[in-house]
Amino acid sequence: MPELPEVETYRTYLNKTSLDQVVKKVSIRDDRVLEVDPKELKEAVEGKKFHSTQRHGKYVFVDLKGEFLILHFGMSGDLLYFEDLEEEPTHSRVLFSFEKGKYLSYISQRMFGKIYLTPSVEYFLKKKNLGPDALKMTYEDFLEALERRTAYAKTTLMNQDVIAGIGNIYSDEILFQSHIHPKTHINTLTDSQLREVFENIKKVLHYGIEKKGNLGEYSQKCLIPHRDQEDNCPRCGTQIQRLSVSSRHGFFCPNCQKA
DNA sequence: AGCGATGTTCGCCG
DNA sequence: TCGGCGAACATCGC
Repeated sequence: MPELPEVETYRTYLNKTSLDQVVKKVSIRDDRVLEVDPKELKEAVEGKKFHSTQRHGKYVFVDLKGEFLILHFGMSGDLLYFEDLEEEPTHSRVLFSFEKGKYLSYISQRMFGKIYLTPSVEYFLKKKNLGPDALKMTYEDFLEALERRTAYAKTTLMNQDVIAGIGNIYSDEILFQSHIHPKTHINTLTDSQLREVFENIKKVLHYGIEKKGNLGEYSQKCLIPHRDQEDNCPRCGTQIQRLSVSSRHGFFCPNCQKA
């Protein structure tokens, strides 16, 4: 279930469970999730350790000293650390077996997730043409990223080339908190609106990380628990509306978020 | 039983 | 050439 807060939660989980242990074996259960040759992946990881991790947008980079293993989770990815092979989850696609006898599964139900290998993080970010990380960017980075952009605000926030890390659900929340209609063109926002969007990106994502991406635990004051046409705006009680933006749907309050 | 899903990519269009 | 849009991708649960 991964946008930036979920991916950051997975990264923390990997850090807590899997660092500094020798990977004895990499078992590829389904090579469709690989964007790297299976043999190359095994050679790169077997006998090595996960030394540290970093995240950019929705990608996790695992430092193998010399190269980086990259985990991306698509729409249905997850990680599970476990002790007994019988506990291996249903949609485990790649299994890392540690020397200690424990395991880490890379799970991908719908196969939209991908595993890569790269010599350098910078090289990979450039190749993917990713914008600045939503949490690490400064206000100047943000303004620079928006230059020459004219698409809808929601589309722009979700565009990983512009800013990396925001997806469908969090873009709705950010625009709700900023009182901006999802179909407002990004280049028509005032300076104070831009400032507000920037602040809300940080607030909403930090809050998401605090909740470990657990959408069920979000405050009722957020739009997220009300992303439903049958529901009402937590601020003004107006019925929430659904709309389609760049072939995916979003929710907004027609009263609080005027066009 | 069909639709839709928290993502990315690619081809088409202006 | 660049930016934007929307379909396509693979699978499963509601």
